[in-house]
Order: sequence, then structure tokens, then C-alpha cells
Amino acid sequence: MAQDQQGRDTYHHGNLPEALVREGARLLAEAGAEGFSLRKLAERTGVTVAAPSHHFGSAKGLLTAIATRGFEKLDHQMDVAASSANSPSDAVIAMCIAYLRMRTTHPGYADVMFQLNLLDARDERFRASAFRAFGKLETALAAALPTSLAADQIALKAKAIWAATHGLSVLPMIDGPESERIIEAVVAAQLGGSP
Amino acid sequence: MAQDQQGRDTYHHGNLPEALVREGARLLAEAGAEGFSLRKLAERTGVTVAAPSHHFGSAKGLLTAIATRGFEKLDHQMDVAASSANSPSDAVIAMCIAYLRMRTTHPGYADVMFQLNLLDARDERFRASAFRAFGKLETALAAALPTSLAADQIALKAKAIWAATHGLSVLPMIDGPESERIIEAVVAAQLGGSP
DNA sequence: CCACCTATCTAAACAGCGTTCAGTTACCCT
DNA sequence: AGGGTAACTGAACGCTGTTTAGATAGGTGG
Repeated sequence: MAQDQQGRDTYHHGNLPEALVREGARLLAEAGAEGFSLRKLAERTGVTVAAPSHHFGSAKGLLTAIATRGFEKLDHQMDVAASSANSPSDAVIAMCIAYLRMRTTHPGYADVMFQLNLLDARDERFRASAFRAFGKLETALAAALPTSLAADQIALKAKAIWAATHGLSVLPMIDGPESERIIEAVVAAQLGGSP
Repeated sequence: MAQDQQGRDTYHHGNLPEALVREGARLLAEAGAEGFSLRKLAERTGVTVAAPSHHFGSAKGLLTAIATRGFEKLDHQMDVAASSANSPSDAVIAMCIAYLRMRTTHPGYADVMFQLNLLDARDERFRASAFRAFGKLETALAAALPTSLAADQIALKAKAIWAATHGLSVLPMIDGPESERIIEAVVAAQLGGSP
């Protein structure tokens, strides 16, 4: 349908929530989280300012929905990355690199995914999609570790890698290529280190 | 002086920039970054809304100043933590734990330190104070590593540890005590891992 | 086929926000 | 003692997200 993206012939939009998420991510990509506003988005989408709040409650709710979608996209990118890896440990690294590259592959979504203060991190659907992506890394990590290792030890290592990856995505002092080299070293250290 | 904290007898405040930073951190600690506003802060401090902008340019400038102060406090906490460590590697871990504990030791400052989008990360003084703290960790790490190791290898490991620490501070899925256990494992892995 | 009924969206108003600017006040230096 | 400068005031501006009552469309049961 043409009215999915913007504009409409009818009074009802057709699929406003979807259009708001998509166009919202586009606005975020263009203007950054700074330049984002509900009013700009409403105008772009061809509805009134009040329309979004009916579906998402608040601006935070909408941004949370965008971030949720972002984690679904990350989840998919992680699948793609892992499928072309040669070994279990390479799969783990490839997944982390997919995380790091979200900024360039999905700019609008990444803007809000990595700024937890902009959204409601306790939202049920958001947490579910974020945990699904994390769980995927954890599973891949388990496959790269000796089967004798206890589950909670694996979980600890997964969190260490996830935290490092997130830190590298967020901190401005480290550029892209260097981040990827660092995460390779971190993963290698976690795989080879003592129990 | 009594007018340092709030109120004043004279037309001029006396030391408004300092008062704004201190009271700003207090407001952040009470209301969070959400509830923070320049107007509330101005009222608390006993000046007009326009007064802060004369010293800090913008709200972002003020928050940047608060974050800068925060990194100075972190720097000090890292000194304290390292001084009571028994070994070079313990010193590194203690410094990271000091980082993780900023949320509880200096709530207001931490609020803005870890939300880089609220401030101007390119600010000269801010970068200097952040890099000073990071450099301190890097130096401590070098002392815990074999002297044969190349400087850029040390830098890489320092960034890995710093990123992991930051990630643990920011991500909501990991609680305090667990974060500390994880960072111990990360440091140990970086110290013991391959060159 | 029509009448309802409910979800959807509009239009307008509101309070709060950061920023700007001309003007007033106090301090410092000569 | 006087003049210049830095500090702060007071008021206005434009923009923000949220709220409310009302208009409209679409699906559903008679």
C-alpha cells in the first residue's frame, strides 16, 4: 500500500504504527536523536502531533518501539554473520562485529538502541528482543567452549563479551576498525582464559 | 562563603559556576537526568534562567562541566582504590571497581558521565579529564604486564578493559556485585591472555 | 442493506523547556 | 573618584510533548 510510507487518501492512515517506526528511524538517521521530534515525525508521516501518542502512549514509547525493532534487526544481522563463519569462535566474533556495525548498517535504529535513557528499558517487548539477541550470542559462545564448563560460567563470559562490545559501540575514543580488533582479542581471551 | 551553595546577599553571586555545578549534580542525583532542567536549577541556586548560559553557553555546556567534574572525582577514587591494592593486577581491578561504583558514590555526576549524548563529548576540558582517568588505568595496567610487551598492545588491552567496564556500568541487565565479578575475570583474561 | 459502535485521527490549547537580548547592577582598575 | 567591564535580570520567543473534546471511518450484528 502506498499509504504505508507516507500520505494517505483516507481519514484512517492504514498502518500508522508501522509507518511511525519506519519514518521515525529515518528521521533519527538524518537528524540524529538531537534533531528528532514527535512533531517533525508527525508532519513527515502526514498526521497530527497527537496521533502517535494514541498508539505508543508517549514519545518514549515510540522510541522504545524503534529500539525494539532495532534489536530484531541486530538479531537478524547476527544470524547472517554467524552463518558465514568457519568456526564456533569465529561465529562469536562475527556476531559482535555485527553489533559494532549497527551504527552504519542501521543508523536510525542504532541511535536509539544505544541510548537507553531515551527509552523505557523496562518495556516488556523491548527487553524480550534485546534478550533474544543476547541469548543468541550466549548460545554461540557455549558452542565455542568446552562442554564441561558450567552454565553460569558461560553466562558470565557472555556478559563480559556483550558488555565489552557495547562499550566499544558507545565510547567515542575508539574508531571502528580498532574496535573490531579489540573485540577479537576480548573473545579470544574469554575463550582461552582460565575457567 | 555562604553564597557558594545557594542564595546571596549581593547582586553578583560570588561563585556562580561552581554553585551551578555542585547544585546541578545534586539536582541530577535527586531527579535524574529526566527531571533535570535549567530552570529548576536556576531557581534552586537563586538566579535567573539566563544566568547559567552566560558561564556555560548552553545547558549542554553545563552538563559537560558536571561530567568533567565527575571524571575528576573518578580519577581521585581510582587513586584511592589503587593505593590500597596488594598487587599491580589488583590495582587495575580496584580501579575498574571504582568506576563501577561511581553510580552509588557520586550519583549526580555518574548520571551525566555515562550518558554521552547529554553532553558535548568534544569539549576540550571534558576530554582531558576523561583521558586522564583512562590514562591512569593504562599506566596501572602496564605495571601489571610484562615489560617486554609493546606499548600499542598495552593500549589495546587498556581499551578492552575500559570498554568492558563502561558496558557493565551502563547495561541494565547486570547488577552491581555480578559486574564486579565479571570485571575481575576480564582483567584476569587480559593479563593472562596471549600477547 | 443499514445502523450502530469502537478505534482512529483531528484541532486546539497547555505547561514547560532552552535560548536570546536589551537593560541594570556591582565590582575592579586606573 | 570615575569609567569600563563582567555579572546578572526580566521578558519574550519558538519549540517541545501531552491532554482534551470532537469528528470520522470501518467493521459488525440486526
